[in-house]
Amino acid sequence: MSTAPEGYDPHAYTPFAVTVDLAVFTVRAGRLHVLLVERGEAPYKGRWALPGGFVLPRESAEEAARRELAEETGLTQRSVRAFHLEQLRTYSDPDRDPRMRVVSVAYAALVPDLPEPKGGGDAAHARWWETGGTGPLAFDHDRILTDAYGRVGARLEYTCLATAFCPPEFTLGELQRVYETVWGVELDRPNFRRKVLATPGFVQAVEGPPRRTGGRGKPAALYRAGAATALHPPLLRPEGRPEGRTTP
Amino acid sequence: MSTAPEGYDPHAYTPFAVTVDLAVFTVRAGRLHVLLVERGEAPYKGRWALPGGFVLPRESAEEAARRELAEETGLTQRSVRAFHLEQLRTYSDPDRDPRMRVVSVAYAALVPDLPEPKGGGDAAHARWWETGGTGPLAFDHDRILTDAYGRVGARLEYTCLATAFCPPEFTLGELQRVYETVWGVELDRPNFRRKVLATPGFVQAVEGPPRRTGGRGKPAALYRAGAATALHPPLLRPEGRPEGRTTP
DNA sequence: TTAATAGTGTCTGTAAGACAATATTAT
DNA sequence: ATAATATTGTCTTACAGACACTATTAA
Repeated sequence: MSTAPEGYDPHAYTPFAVTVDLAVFTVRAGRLHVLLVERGEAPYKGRWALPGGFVLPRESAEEAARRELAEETGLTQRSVRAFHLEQLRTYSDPDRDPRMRVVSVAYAALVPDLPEPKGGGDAAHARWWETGGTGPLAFDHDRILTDAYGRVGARLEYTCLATAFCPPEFTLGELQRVYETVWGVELDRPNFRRKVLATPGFVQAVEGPPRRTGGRGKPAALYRAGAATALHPPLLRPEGRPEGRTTP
Repeated sequence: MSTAPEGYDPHAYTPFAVTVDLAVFTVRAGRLHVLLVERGEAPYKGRWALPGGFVLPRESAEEAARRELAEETGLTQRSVRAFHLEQLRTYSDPDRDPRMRVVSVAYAALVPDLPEPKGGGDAAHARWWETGGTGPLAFDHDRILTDAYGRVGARLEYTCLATAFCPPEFTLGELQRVYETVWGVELDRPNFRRKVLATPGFVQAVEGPPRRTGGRGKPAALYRAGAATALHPPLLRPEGRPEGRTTP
């Protein structure tokens, strides 16, 4: 064959375009939402797609993803830095873009409830869509979105990532609603509370007696995300659907 | 900036080389081994590296990885098809290759104990190395190998992947040794047995009374990998938990 | 016999599931 | 008062960890 086994012959490679695609998730009004942009050009003109763009000559895919995240949400690079961004996998089917050979590194981002992306240039045609209500997306983005959704659900089981959907200070009820929304199940509140509080470093009680109401009920104590990143033992989602919906 | 938000301008992209790198693991003689190739050219001449190569114009990264796996192990594409191959993540640091911009999609492969890669061209400088005994590798391959090792260990907890290290028919003792080798711990045999057999679809008893000896001891019953792919509930590796005797 | 590996059974502690009961707010 | 949410506590079950004990082979 033409490939050298132990090295790369700089003269024997095929040039590819490399892009990043982002599945930006948020929980809003008890529903999982994803950020999509409307395509203004062929192919797939008028279809919705995951935000993304080319990796620039001197940046890594991670840096490109972070830059795109700031552009599409309309926020500054600085404020976007706190958001959880995680590489999903790379999509490289030769025909995934009809125009040229494009390899795309997909990322999932978990953000708290943000205002509708408004303002200037790039984010002009961006909006939040409820997952499940998205029509067929451009390119292979349905597949990417499905993979991303599955990954987020699985990550909630073994990590403390659910707090990434919450504002800096949150109640245990809000945290529980993250799980219920992403997994599409109902959880027992006392048991959820016990589990979260028994996991060292998952959440951290906010000092003083500040409390906040979620409507009309007893005000809830506030917590911050703790230092822990993994969940031992995991918080497994109830049996029945190991994968949740396969098509979001 | 210069990237279009909803599409890819075919004239505005930077060309990259795209490669695959493989972390091929096997369990041999109670030790975890990884397949490495010795570099014959600069840069990193004489250093060992993960096997890999360019993605060809009309193949996906997955196909390239499968092709490279066959080339490096010296086996046919056909026999390599049964091996577990899993995309890890993509490495895209702008300076990871001093010669040019190379984005590499890393894969982990789990294979049963294979003969030393011998024969012809590409695999001439390939051999199995015990993990931990590898010197500094070429490029960012130490990082990739570390990530791959971590991923494999984690996957054993939540999936039935351990059987991928075993021959088609195996004993529970062999399966247990896979866990002990990868995790670097000792497991209690009765408890391991109970867990594996209680998980539907993990292993499947081989019919008839065929048995095989692992040395001198009671011959063990043989099993095949079952149809299950996930492990519910997971088989968590022992924590670094404090000593605790239950009976004095 | 002893050594080594395979397999069975049992006790116990941990954590999750179910759910009753109480507390504090808005309407 | 009633509805709604927060919080505490209790009972039960599933399952993992520890470990004693038996079974079957080679040397």
